[in-house]
Amino acid sequence: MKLEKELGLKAGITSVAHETLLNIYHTGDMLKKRARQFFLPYGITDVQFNLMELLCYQADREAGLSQAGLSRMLVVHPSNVTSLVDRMEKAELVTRTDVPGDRRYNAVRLTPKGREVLDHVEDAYMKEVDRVMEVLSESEMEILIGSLERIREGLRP
Amino acid sequence: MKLEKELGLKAGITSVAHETLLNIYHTGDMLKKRARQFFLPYGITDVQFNLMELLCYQADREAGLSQAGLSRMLVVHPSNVTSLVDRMEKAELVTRTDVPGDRRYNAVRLTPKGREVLDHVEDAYMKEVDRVMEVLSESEMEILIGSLERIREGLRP
DNA sequence: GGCAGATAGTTTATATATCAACTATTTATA
DNA sequence: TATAAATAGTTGATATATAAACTATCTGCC
Repeated sequence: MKLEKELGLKAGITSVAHETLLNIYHTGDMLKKRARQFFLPYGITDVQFNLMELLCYQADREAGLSQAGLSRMLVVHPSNVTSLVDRMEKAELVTRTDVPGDRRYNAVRLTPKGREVLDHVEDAYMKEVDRVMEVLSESEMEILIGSLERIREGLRP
Repeated sequence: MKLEKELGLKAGITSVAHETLLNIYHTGDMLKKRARQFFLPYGITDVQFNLMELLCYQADREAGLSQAGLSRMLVVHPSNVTSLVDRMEKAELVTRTDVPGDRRYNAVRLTPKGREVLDHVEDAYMKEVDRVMEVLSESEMEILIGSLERIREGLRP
């Protein structure tokens, strides 16, 4: 459905460029809302899931990841990671540990409980992703990805 | 550039469906961050700009829009509109007025200052949108929009 | 006419996000 | 080696977002 109709706008969006931008933004927003709902019964948020995925697949299990590293991979401000890890530490999903040899760092690591939650939710999440995306063929997805990559290329500072 | 490389991930994203989803979400996020930066010097946020656009083009100038209407068109929770309009009222960008005949409603309207800010920023914004999107041809944009519409169709409750 | 349910808006609690300003530590370099 | 610059993390102010619980008002219907 056209975005205008979906949002109940009486006047149209005037340029295709603007319509494209609003479509990307709004679809991302809808996907985020759906993800939020999806993770709710598991007691975590979509953002917390993303952080746990990084700890699971982007870190040596021993070493964990620094908050600075998480900040770069999540593309959020470092101070956001501080409060996010605070909440997740309180929920016993992750721990902060001193790193020997560099006293500036924290190593953030999954707790056994964090790993358990991740194991429990991950398969269902991937199935849900497949269900949401099955409206597109593989080649349509690749074209979509290509267009979005080019847009981001043009956004780089 | 591939998302994995852009985010500095060492391990790949395993499915095309997930890669597509993450591309949409991340690109929307980048566009939002860019919009935020763009509006900063004008003393408004991207969200406040969107609300003012609705007041300008989706309302009779006299009647304004209800907060419930804004909530639906911005696709945000009504309580979010309460605090948003609070801040914008404080910044003298909009006013709340009683609607004769239905005491439940507020009519939210642009102030002269709000209209002035909008006039001042709108052309520059539309030019910026064109610049960001000029990496795609018109037909590529239409294909992109079509794919995103189909994804949202599948997301509907 | 009166009441059930829909609609509009607010309040409070919580999560996510930015930025500026700060401390602490490590690295680079003059 | 002393110090400047870079890096890591935190704190506090502010904006955006949701949800639940609440008040107020209006509409539909018996």
